[in-house]
Amino acid sequence: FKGGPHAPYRQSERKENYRQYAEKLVADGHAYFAFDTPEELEEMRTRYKTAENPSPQYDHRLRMQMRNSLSLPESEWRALIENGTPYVIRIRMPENETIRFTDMIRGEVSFSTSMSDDKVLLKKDGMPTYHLAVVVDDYLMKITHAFRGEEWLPSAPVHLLLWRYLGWENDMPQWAHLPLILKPDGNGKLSKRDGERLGFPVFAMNWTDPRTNEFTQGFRERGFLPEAFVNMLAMLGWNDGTGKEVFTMEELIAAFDMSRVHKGGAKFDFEKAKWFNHEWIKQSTATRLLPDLKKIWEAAGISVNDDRYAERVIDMVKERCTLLTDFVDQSRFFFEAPAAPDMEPARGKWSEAKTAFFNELQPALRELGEWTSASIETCFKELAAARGIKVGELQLPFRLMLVGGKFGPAVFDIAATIDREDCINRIIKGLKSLA
RNA sequence: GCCGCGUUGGUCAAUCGGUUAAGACGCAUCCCUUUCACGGAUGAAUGACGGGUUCGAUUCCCGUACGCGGUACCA
Repeated sequence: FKGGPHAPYRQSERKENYRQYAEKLVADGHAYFAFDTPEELEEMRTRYKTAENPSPQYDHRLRMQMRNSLSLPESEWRALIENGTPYVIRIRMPENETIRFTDMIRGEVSFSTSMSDDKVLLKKDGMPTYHLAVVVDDYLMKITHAFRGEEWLPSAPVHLLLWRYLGWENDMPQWAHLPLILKPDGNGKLSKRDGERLGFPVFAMNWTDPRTNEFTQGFRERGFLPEAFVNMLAMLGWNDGTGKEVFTMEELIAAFDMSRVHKGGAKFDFEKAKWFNHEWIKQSTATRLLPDLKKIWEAAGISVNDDRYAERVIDMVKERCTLLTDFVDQSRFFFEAPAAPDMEPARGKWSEAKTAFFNELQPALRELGEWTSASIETCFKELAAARGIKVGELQLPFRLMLVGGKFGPAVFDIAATIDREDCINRIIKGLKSLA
């Protein structure tokens, strides 16, 4: 991050900001210093743990039994600070107040402060927790709308109180707690692990965890178009009510309406995600696709030196590609002859007459006037008729020679696209492999 | 346990009190195509449960069940 109207943005560079506000809260009686060690906290949690209350909190019920600037005499806790005893700053949650606020998605939401614990605001190392940081940052950066995941809803009252205690209530952003994306199977919110387990990406782009060096493949590298990814995400938890599903970013911006955002989480469906990508590939122009595909082809060892030719190829095969990476297998034969054409599927019904046909086809093609799909087809069919062989029985072998497999666009289109000499050479090669 | 938020086919979902309960993904069958796809047609499959309110509830209210989230010096 560089520059910007409210820089710096990196939390570590804003460290001193936070302490100042945390201390102001202490001075105003809304927060306090707490000296409890991790061991002491652990001890408290095990001591007060019961069947009815499996997770006791550091709250108004317990804070006076802990070591903090509320429970200790002033001289004592001041001495502790002088000594350099590590401490945190915790918010002092009111005992029994109801916090109400309006969420753009959920409407009126209310919580009782008696349920919330005295959250740590400033950590021992002087860094803020998320609770302090969001409020201070959002205020300083003049944030108008706070959009975040539903998992933050329970801590919203802490944030509301902070806005109030810091005297910024009039500048508070509007809140929106978005529904979560859930695992396709089982329970819980979608995590990176689920992607690894089920074989799909969860991040937009490749990501290597700097701590563990663990690599995770992104949607982009998996072969997703950014347009499709955004489109897919937008439809997970929102729709415009008309049944339309494929949206451009511009259409999304025009159609989006908070009132139609769902409250419940949605399970992620990789099949549907791929469908979106397929739709986008089909509706994208070859020019749009070309730069991305050149990289993919290059990585697969396919050299592309004619952009116009590559664009023709893209238009011919794009409807059968779900992921950008599918273009490798679907178009390789346009750039290089199949290494060793597998003629097996044609071998069963092969005959001398067919060999003769393909031998005769070569000079016929060579003498053909214009090299187009229609002219090749006419030539091919006339020759087949003259030889008394059904065209259908010759098309599969022809495809196998040109493509190397039972897939791809119409055979005569392929023949017309690749070079005339190349086409004839592939016939020769195919015949050899049948011999 | 407690607090909060949810609950329409396998999945994503429309409906804002009256419908044969849309549509999409996936699945199945068929057509097109003597390849693979695209495309077209058809089909199977849905309102968690129990009470209210109402002439009438998928829709409004209350319970129950279930799911999710939170309950950290993580975000």
